Amino acid sequence: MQTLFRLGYVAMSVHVKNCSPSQTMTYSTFQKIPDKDSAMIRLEQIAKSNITNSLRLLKHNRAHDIYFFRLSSRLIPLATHEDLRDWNYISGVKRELEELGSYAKKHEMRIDFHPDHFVVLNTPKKDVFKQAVQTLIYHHRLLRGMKVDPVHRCVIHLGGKYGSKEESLERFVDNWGKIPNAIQKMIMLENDDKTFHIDDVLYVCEKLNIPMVFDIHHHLANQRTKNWGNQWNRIIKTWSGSPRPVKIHISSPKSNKQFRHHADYIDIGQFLNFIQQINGTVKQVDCMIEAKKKDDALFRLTEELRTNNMIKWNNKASFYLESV
DNA sequence: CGCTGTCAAGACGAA
DNA sequence: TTCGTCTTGACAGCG
Repeated sequence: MQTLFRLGYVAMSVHVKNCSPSQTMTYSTFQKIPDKDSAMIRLEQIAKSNITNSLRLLKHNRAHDIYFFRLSSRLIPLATHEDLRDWNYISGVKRELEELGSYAKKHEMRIDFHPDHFVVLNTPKKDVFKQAVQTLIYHHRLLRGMKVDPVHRCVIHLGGKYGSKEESLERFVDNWGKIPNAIQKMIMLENDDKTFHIDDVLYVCEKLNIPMVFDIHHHLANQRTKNWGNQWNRIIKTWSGSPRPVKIHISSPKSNKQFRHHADYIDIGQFLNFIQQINGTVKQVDCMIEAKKKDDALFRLTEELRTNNMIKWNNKASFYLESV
């Protein structure tokens, strides 16, 4: 079996200027605006700009054969703020969302989300859990607004340790039962760099039938000495019931001292070593490049890969790896 | 215009 | 129990 490797990147471009998809308004600024109607209009303007800028980014991606992209989770500022609970934050940006979604569908692009680490489903605090669910519902509404199938489009982590890792793992399982089925179907789980390593995430993913996103950098930060090769077959099995291809996260450590931080670019040696190990195990692997230099890191990686004669290009940003 | 401080969020360890 | 730190990109305000 030949494996198609497809490259993608995160949320924003360093090449396309004046194209932020994450412009925002803080709550303290919002409160300082005396006229609430004009404050709401301003919020909607920012949201429209963020969404149309995301569409511009998809067009930029298409020009470079990039069909895999993580949208910013900050498209609509203050959407999940509890003092704005009554605000129908979707209705004002319906047209923009539909346009974004239809462009992605038309060009068969994989788009997804990865909310900040504040979405913690295994928290023992009721209000934190409630807020996490609200944020997930927000992502679900965005996807429905785009008229994109929400299944397996939102990556989150297992959450905090709270003293006992075992209990916190089980609390995730318990809390999972408390969230709506439609939200469950949207979620994928990723190993983190401090607490929950591959085995923990696999345990939960297999138990609850959730696809697992493997993050090689997190694995090295968390379990530097342990080989992940044995678990890879289990990881790809978690995707067997998914309409989407296997997805992984790739980033390189900034330095030994700041190991957990993302470097500007991707280390080509590490990348090649990684894809060689998984080549031939599955039909397609989508590789999310998580580097400070965003799309420029993707471009540099493809430039470096071009000098390698084992790479057979499918297009400018996807390829096969010839086995030796 | 560019720099510094602040904003959001939740976890977590120190005091 | 409270506070500072971590993390991130962007805003706000200062000189």
